Amino acid sequence: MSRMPLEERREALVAATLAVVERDGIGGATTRAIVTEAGMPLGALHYAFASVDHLLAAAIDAVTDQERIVAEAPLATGTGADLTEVLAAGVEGYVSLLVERPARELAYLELMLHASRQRLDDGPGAGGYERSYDVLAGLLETAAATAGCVWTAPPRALARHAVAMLDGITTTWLADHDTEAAMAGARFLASALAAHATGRPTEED
Amino acid sequence: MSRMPLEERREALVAATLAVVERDGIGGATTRAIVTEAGMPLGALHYAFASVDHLLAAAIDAVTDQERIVAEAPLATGTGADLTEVLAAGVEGYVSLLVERPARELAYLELMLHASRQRLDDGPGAGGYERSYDVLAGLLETAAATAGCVWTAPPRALARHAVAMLDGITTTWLADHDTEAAMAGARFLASALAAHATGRPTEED
DNA sequence: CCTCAACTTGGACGGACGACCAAAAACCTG
DNA sequence: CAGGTTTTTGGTCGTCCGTCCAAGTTGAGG
Repeated sequence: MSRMPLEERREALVAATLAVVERDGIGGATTRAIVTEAGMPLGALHYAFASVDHLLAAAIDAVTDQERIVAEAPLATGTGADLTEVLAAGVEGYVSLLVERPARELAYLELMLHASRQRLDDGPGAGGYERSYDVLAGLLETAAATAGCVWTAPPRALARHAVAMLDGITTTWLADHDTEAAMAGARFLASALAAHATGRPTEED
Repeated sequence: MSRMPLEERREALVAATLAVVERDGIGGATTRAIVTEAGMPLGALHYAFASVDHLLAAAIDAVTDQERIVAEAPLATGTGADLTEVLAAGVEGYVSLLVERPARELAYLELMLHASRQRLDDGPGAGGYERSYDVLAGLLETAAATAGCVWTAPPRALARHAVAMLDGITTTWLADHDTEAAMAGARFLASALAAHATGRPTEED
């Protein structure tokens, strides 16, 4: 293998690990499978990481650091945009992503649970979903602005609830592949969130 | 080992499997760990099941068949029971269960994801959460009756959303161990559900 | 008591695993 | 080019895995 900075090699191994977990599940994430995926010789893994567990941990960090919930470009700011519809469109966008590439979401959940098990008896553990909460809180603010509404509850708290429901929509869809029901769940979440915002401010004038 | 009917032996192995997964995760569910947990010799497993995968599948079926969401005894039917509070109490009861025995919920999720991965490319697969939906739908009916309300959406659909949110509350709590936030999620779910019922019928007279 | 089928048991086999390491190669400094 | 350090490589070790199987044990029917 060509010479390569250590950090870059680590990132390549992390990327290969994510690909392997997406394809074969966390049980298939073995040293040999990972280095094969990365096109590296066997010894490369233990030169960059102390053990596979360390690599797994780095892969989990990479997932949590990255912005899981990719925002669909906010809907065109139609003049009379309804908050519930704006939110529903966003969540339904996530469901479309899930249906299109379920193995990716499945891999994320497997990694999350793997990390959760190690933390079972320890302290709370380094913030797991924190980044998702931040991203989603930002989206909520944007959505409210688009619809001309104001949140009556802390967006950050609402974001946590939204992340939870998104996770649940994912696990249930993975179990039964019922896309229509998942979309209904998206609308349920949207209206539940909208209940914590003022209606159109114009109604209050 | 004492003589034992085949079916009873299968059930004992399934129970041992669930115990092992709860303690060591799905990765620790090996033939030897399972038979040791069950107090059986090594060969017993392959006499009762064709392979460990078949045993795993049986364990998953056992989980889905059993009523995951144990209903807290419905709140005393106070005269002026508020639907949101009745629901919140129930969901908070589940959160208490989760906090008290997180490894159990973690094991269930691991098994569910394991089954989901095998079904990724197949058809929808045998109903996974169906039983949970049924149980929860029944609880919703009971809660509405207690509070003297009527659902304005199909309880079965609401049950699915509730199961999803419960799953999400579980995964997020497992990630950050934030019990207070999980309780807030419980109340969020309760009020979101209550929004799909008529207020107290007395108000509509 | 004998027979036979059902059941039980633990050893054995081939394979895959994580980890380690000695040698080879590449690179940098003088 | 020579010497020394870092990086790369693939072979090897001990362990554990799932599965198989050939014996051993049990208990009911004749």
